Amino acid sequence: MKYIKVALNLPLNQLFYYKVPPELMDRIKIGKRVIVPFKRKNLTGFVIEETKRGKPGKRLKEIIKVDDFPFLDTNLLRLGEWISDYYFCSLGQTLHFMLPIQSSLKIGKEEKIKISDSFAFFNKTQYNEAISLVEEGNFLFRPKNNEEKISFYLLLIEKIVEEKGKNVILIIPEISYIPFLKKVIRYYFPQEIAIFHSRLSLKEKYNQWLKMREGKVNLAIGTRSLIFAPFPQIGLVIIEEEENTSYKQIEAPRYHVREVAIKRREIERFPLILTTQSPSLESWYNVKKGNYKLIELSQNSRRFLVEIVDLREEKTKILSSSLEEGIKESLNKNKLMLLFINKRGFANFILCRECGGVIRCPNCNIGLTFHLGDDLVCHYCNYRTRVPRICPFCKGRELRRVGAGTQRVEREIRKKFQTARIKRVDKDAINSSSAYKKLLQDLEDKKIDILVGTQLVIKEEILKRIDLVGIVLVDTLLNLPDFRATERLFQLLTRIKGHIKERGKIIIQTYNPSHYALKAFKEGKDEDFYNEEMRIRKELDYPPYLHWIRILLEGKIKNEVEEAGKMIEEKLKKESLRFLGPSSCPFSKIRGKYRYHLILRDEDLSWIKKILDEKLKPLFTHFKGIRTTVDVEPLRTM
DNA sequence: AGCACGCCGACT
DNA sequence: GTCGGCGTGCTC
Repeated sequence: MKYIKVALNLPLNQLFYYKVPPELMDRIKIGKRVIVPFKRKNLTGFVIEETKRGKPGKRLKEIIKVDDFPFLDTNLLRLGEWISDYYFCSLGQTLHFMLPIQSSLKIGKEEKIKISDSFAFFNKTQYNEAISLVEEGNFLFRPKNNEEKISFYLLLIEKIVEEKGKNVILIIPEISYIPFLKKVIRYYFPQEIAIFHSRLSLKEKYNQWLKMREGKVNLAIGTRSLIFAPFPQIGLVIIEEEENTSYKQIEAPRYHVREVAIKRREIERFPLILTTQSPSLESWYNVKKGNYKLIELSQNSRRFLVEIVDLREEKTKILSSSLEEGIKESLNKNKLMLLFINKRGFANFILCRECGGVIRCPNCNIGLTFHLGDDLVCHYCNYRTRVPRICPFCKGRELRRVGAGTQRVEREIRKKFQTARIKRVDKDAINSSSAYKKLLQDLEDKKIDILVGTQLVIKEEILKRIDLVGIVLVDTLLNLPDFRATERLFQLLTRIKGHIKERGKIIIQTYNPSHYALKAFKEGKDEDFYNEEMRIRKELDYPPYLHWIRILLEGKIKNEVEEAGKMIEEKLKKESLRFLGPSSCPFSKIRGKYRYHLILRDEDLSWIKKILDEKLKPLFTHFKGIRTTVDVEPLRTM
C-alpha cells in the first residue's frame, strides 16, 4: 500500500494523509498536484511526502486524480517550505500561491516606445572588470544613471544567456516598467522574453509559466511573483529598485521578494543583483556587514542644486519668496516645473510655527498623531499626552495641526499666476490610464507650465522633463507616524534628483531646515544620512537591528478588539520578549472595523516566532469576531 | 477556513 | 417541546 501526505489550500498548519489507489501508484511524485476528497468537497493539494504506512487508527480516503508532471520541483518546494515557516502562512496556501492560478484581468497591448540614439553607449570594455565580479552571491548595484544601469544589464544578459545558456529573471516594482525594459533588451538581443505580472489572464500566465519551465525562453521580466519562475537553470536574478515597498506582499503569504530571492539564491546558487539609487536601510546594513558586495561603476557627476527654505522666516507658508521667484523664472523661460505635495489622507501632526519643533513620542521618536478630543497618541507604544498650549521646545504659542493638500496649493498658485497653465496630478485628477496618457501627451506638446502633484508624478518619464521641483512642505513626509518616514523621504528626494534634468533645482520648504536628512541631501552626502539614520535605528531598537513581527487585530466592536490586545499584552508580560503596544493603528478604523496592533521585537527572529507559536497562537483561536494578522518584518504599520 | 455538534435560553 | 445562539473541535 502507498500513502501520501498532502498540503491543502487551507490556513491549517498540518498535512493530511491519503491512500493511493493501485492504478495511480506509479504516477505519484513529490510536488505534483492531486485532487482529494476533504469533508464533503474535493480539493486540490500538493504531494509533500510519500509513506508506506498511513495514519494509525484512521480510515483514510483515496486520492481522485494526479497531475501529469510535478508543478513544483524540489527547489521551489524547499523555497515554499521556507516561506511558509518564515512568514506564518500554511504550506498549502503558500504553494498554491506560488503557482500561476490566481484569477486576474486581461493582457495589455504592446506599447510603442522610441529608443533614443543615446543607447549607442553600450561600451563593453568599460565594465568588463565589474562583469567578471558577478559570480554567485548577493550584490547591491548603485548605477549613476539609467544608461549605466541598462548597459550593465545588457552585458550581464549577454554573459549569462548568450554565453552560458542560463536563465535570467528581471524583477521590477510595477507593470509600467516593463515595456521600456523589454524593448531595450530586445533591441540588442532579439529573442523572446517572458512577461509575467498580475494583470495577465490566467491562461496567459500559464503560457508564460510553461515557456519558462520548458526553457523556451531564457529571460523573463515581471513583478514580485516572478521570483517563483520555474526556470530550469537560473543564472541571474536582478531586482530593480530594491527599496521599493511594493515588493512586500500585503496579503498572505506576506513575503518580501528580496528575502525570497536571497533564499532562492541559497538553494539554487546564482548571482543576485539588487539595484538601487538609494538603498533600503536593510540593504545598507547588509553591505556594511559584508553580506552584499557593492557594485559602483563610476562616480556621480550629476550637477544639481538644492535650496532649503526655512518657513519659520516666511510670511506666506505655501509659497515662500524663493519658491515664488523660482516659479516666475521657470514661467519666463517656458520651462516645466513641479510642485510636490504628498496629500495622502494622513498627515496630521502638531508643529510649532516658531521653532519648527514637532511633538514626538519620547519612547519611539515618531510624530504623535492628533486625535479628536485634544489627545496626542503614539501609534507604536500607545503613549498619550494632551496637546500642549505652548511649545515645549521654545515656549512659543503657535502650535498648529499640519495637513495641506494638492487642491489648496493649486488654488493658491492659480490666484497668483493667472496666466500659467497648471495641471493637478493626483488620484482624483488622473483616474484612468487614458487620463495619464493625455497628461504625457500634454507634456510632450509643452501644454503645461506647472504640475501640482503627489507621488503619482514621481516617474522617470515625467521627471525627466522637469527643471525645477518645489517640495511644498517636506515636514508632512518627515513626521508621518512611521519610523521609516525619514528613509522614505530620502529615497524620494534621491529619486527626484536622479531623474530631473541636468543642472535642475530642488527647493525644499520646511520648518526644520537643520534636519540631518535634508542637510545630507543638500550636500550630496548620502553616507552622512545613512550613518545618522543607522545610529537612530540602533538606539531605538528598530530594524534592521531588531526583527519585528506585527500582530494586527481587527473587529467591529471596539471594546472587543481592545480587549483582545490586552489579553495578548498580559500573556507577553510573562515572557522575556520586548514588544510595543497594544495601540490603535494610525488608520484606527477601516471599513467599519477597529484596528489595534502590537509589535514584537528581538534580535533573534526564531525567539519571537517561538513565543508567537506557543503562547499567542492558542490565544488567537479564542478571539471571536476578530481577525488576527501576523506580519513578519512589516514595511507599513498603518 | 468551514462546518457540524452540542449545550443553553426563549418562545409559538 | 423545538428553534437558534455561538463556543468547541475536527477535517486525512
